[in-house]
Amino acid sequence: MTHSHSNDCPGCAAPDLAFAQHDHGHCTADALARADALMAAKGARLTPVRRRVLEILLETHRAMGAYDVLTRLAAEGFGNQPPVAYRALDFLEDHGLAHRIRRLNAFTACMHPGEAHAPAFLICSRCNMVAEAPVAEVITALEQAAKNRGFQIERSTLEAIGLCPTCQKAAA
Amino acid sequence: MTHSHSNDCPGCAAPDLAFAQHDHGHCTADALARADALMAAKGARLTPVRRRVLEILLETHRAMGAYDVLTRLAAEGFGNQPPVAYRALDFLEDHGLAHRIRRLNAFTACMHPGEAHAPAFLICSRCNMVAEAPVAEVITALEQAAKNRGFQIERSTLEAIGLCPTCQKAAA
DNA sequence: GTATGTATGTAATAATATAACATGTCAATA
DNA sequence: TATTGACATGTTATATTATTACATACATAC
Repeated sequence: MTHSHSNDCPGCAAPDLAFAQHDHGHCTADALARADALMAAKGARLTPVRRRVLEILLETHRAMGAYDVLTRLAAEGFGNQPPVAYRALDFLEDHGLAHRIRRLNAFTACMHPGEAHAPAFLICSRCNMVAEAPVAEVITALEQAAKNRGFQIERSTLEAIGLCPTCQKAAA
Repeated sequence: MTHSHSNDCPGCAAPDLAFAQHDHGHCTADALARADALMAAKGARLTPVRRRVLEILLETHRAMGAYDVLTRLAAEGFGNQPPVAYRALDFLEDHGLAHRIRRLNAFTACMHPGEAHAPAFLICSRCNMVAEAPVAEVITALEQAAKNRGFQIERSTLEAIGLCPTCQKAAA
């Protein structure tokens, strides 16, 4: 899927690079528009709760726990029991609009929904920013390594902890 | 670290290949012996609880939850509160004798303690077996990809879900 | 407008993990 | 050998994350 706006938006030029300075409002609006289009195309329903959860995740490039999301939802008049959040988050994950970060027991909006992608997540241990890096070749290599021992991968999770560029400077 | 017994033990020839048939008693005894040696060399104390937890993990190539381990410990007269299990598991992980499998919220014994290694975990979705595959090149590639965007990786987690050789046959 | 599938709300509880503090063990050494 | 200090274990309590089960509401197709 391609989108039509100008190419000088850092968020869209490098949507996987949460660390870069970018027009986040644009980055958010764009992701939402693409989500709407994708769901319409699939015939899946991006209902109010689901859409709102996606918006909440899109507010930041940090990962959010299900209960943080739930608190926000409850404050806005949606249900206030855990399944309300988990169901919406699961839906978003199933449809490629969000990712679960296992290391953090948390969730983050997908930065390029609709594109086939095999992301790794780069998690800054200092500022908690999460960036989604496209690492198709890395995953292919992993699949090959598995295949060599007869194991067939269905889905893989790559998550790395470290320091983002900004925090590296701050640490020095 | 190298060890001296004969080379015809599949478990030792391919310690990362939990799926292969092997003399598991040997595989276990060997891992324990290496753990003892390593801890002695480091001056770290492989106390009774810790050693017992390692033995328990070594009984199987599946991952075990902290509470499963705890149940076993309690039955053997150790403390029966969660910290007893978590502390031992954390110790083993810190010293490279066990790994945490985030996808499963569970733990598994390290199959080649003492060797510098950057493993990926291959988790069979059907039989729950967990194999530790050495994928140094894959991790190097991941680190390089991160570095290209200015991110410096400290530790990375690679976990893959799929079907082990046996379960592929069973499914066919 | 009724039936059917899907989505949401709610209550209850399960599963995983940690904080805080008390007690015990062990080895070095005054 | 008595003392100390560091580390390890035990225990209580609680926090955090996630699911099961069931009731209600909503949307769509017929």
